[in-house]
Amino acid sequence: MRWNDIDSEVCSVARTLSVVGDRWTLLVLRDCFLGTRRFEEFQKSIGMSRHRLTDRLNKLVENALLEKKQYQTNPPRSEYVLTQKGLDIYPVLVTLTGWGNKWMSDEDGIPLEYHHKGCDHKTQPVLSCDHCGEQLEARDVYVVPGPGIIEKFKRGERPVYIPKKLMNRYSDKMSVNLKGAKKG
Amino acid sequence: MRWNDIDSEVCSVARTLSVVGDRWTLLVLRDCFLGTRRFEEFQKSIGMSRHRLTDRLNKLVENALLEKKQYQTNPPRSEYVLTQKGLDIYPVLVTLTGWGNKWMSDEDGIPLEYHHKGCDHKTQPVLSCDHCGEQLEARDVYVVPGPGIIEKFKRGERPVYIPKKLMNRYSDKMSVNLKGAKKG
DNA sequence: TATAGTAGGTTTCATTTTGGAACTTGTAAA
DNA sequence: TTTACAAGTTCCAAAATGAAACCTACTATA
Repeated sequence: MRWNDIDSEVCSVARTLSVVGDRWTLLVLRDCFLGTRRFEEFQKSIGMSRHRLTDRLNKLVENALLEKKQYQTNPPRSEYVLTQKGLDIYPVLVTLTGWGNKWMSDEDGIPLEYHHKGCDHKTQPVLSCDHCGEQLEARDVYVVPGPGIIEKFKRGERPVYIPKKLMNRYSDKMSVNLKGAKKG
Repeated sequence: MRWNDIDSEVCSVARTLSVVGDRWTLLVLRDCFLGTRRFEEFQKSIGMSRHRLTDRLNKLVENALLEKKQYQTNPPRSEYVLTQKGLDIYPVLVTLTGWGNKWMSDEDGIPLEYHHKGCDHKTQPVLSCDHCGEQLEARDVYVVPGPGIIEKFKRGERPVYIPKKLMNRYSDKMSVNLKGAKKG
């Protein structure tokens, strides 16, 4: 498969990666959350080639995670600022940071600490259930087919990455005959 | 900068990306969390070239996110299973999924739904403060230098990606003179 | 007036990485 | 005897990348 085809996968991970799953893109976004807005700042901070940086910034603008705003006309100069769509990537960066803090820190300790404005306390952001508020780990959660998959199965499309085990377990609920033709 | 040098950045995002920030690696891990363990399964599910898959699985084993376990000796056949280090990547996949669900879904709806075993409810995992439990968004949090940066500043090392604004704000607390020589 | 610096790129080109397809090895099943 | 399966490896053309140089339009300095 070509990387460019990945956004048509029926998978929210794959689709997200089609936008941010690139070597440098997430570092650009990291910088955005630290307040960086200008080309030269990104370039010095990240150390990536200007060539690639141009390309990545353009793609982030195309994909509407950043907005390009002219702050001066002659010569024209622009800044890149996060949109809501871009701001919503924050949890991804936070969880990447959390893993890095735990598994990749050196003897000095963690590079940056988070502080929660609300309770005015140092915080380590964790995943929790939006229904009961309890903290979540991998083992606390299971996955069930959602409409994005069920509807496609009803039309006879079979997203290939979904393990058969998983689909078999839910074929009743879905009123879908997994063997071949569609039911009802 | 070369991608291979990125793990020596003083940044938990960069260091994490040095392990999982690759086009295909996170899709391999996605499959792991859905129960996939064998080479052929990964390859069919992801559709990446066998060549790359071999390489990515090896790197995940080298980096100890996966363990390679022989399940048969003749001919030798192995499975790849998540270690604790690998299991800890789960929040990253969950947040990637969350963003994709919100911003990249098609008309059918979201592909997969999460279910919380604890409260037996459909859940959308959210980030929350591990101190007060409140939900967190980008604006609710700010960042302060941690020991991993402070100690390096004291030794005269200056991680380049940290905006000067940020360091200036904390130079007092850190007893570090940002202009040149070290204090105290 | 000449020179250097700043900001935001673009161009060029050699090197690296990738995707695809074919091939390998050992075994079991039809 | 042929086919299939599983887990790779090999080869090669095509695509992506990194580094360095260049461009344009100002502004500041000597």
